[in-house]
Amino acid sequence: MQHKEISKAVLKRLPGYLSYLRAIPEGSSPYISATSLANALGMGEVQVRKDLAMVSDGGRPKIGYLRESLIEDISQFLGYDNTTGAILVGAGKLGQALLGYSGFSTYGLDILAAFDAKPAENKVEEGRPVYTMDKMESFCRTNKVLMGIITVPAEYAQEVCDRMIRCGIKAIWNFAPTHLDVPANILVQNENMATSLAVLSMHLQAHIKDKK
Amino acid sequence: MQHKEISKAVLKRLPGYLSYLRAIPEGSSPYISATSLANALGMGEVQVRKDLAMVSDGGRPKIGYLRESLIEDISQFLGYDNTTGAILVGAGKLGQALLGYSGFSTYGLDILAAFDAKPAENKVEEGRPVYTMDKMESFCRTNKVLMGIITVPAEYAQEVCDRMIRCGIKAIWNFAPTHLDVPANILVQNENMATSLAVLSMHLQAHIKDKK
DNA sequence: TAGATTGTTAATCGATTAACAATC
DNA sequence: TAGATTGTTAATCGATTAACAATC
Repeated sequence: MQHKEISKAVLKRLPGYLSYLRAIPEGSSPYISATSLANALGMGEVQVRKDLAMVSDGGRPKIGYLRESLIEDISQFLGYDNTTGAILVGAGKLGQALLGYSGFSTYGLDILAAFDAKPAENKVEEGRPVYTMDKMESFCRTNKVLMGIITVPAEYAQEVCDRMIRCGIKAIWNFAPTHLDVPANILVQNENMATSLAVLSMHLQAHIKDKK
Repeated sequence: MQHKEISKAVLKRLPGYLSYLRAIPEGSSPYISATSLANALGMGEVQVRKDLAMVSDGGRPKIGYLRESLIEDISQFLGYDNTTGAILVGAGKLGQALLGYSGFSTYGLDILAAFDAKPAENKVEEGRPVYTMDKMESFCRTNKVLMGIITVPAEYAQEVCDRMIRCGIKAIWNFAPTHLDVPANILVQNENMATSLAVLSMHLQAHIKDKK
């Protein structure tokens, strides 16, 4: 399947389709229509169809899309097929939670090791080694690591980020609630809890106001 | 300050301004211009100015905005001033990480208690009590809880969600990687790790392709 | 054939950016 | 006054939705 240039908006919806498709039980029909997908996820059906058109080579009128191929197409498109090795810096509570989450393999992510300013000797968290920071560069070079996950407090995040970039990392998943300055070729994806909270908080304010 | 109707796009950028403004050291100038804010955060200055116009009652030409009032205006607009009590369901690793994160108070969020299918007797995690699920409804009613945080595995998320709604919860912060079906007046905010991973993964694929 | 569904082309909508006037 | 900055109005851009033709 030849890929078109894809917009970020579409890209962000694809994982939703994928997880829904994966959750459909084995015994069901091997086909699924954009209409039913749209209804299940509370979206417009035209949008779903357009999105799917970006990654699959089409469904069959009156029948729909072959579920299996759709899963394969989206997975492949998102690069979930070839596993990305990542390192994580900051082995606190959140870091450990991420290290321990087994679901990332489904998304082609493998956290190879963690680094921390002060790890206990020979520490292992959730089956992954935790090294001191000075081991980071050699580890990244040896394993050709391209992705870094930042779970340190905000005040250390930029420092860790700069260091990751010096180690050859090209994509950074930032859980620290702060803006990171990076060169143009590096991608920072903020897992921005503050943003989510803003949306939630706003909804509740509106709700409370309505009651008055 | 009289609020206009605000778009979600603007709303999501406000926390970024706020955290940057909060991080500016005490001794600095009490004024900040939209231009400098924009440069610091890598955004367009017109956009920053328009965003700020939504929440503040204006800056002074040639001088900029009074930092203190800007912080106050954004905080108030986002409802960070009056604390929201929330409950958390699923006291696993991720749940514990959230319970232990002290930064939420800055965002006006207070996680009052956690609930879990099988908590240890009289368990307390990170200073918050962890109760069995059957205590949930009475707790929510007594404390008039409007926000729920879901950190259970995907397969239980919908069930927990339905239960929260029966308890009077109006806004749900969902960390489970699954779509939740809710009535129209309930807001679900997905903390969607899969979405972030898709964006990161895509960037790396492009990067690898470039090198070939 | 009729109807459900796909996929495309055109219209609408919303958000961002550009141009410019106002102000200190 | 000149220049930096704000704030507004208009133009552009991109994404969503609507209308419709194609297909099995």
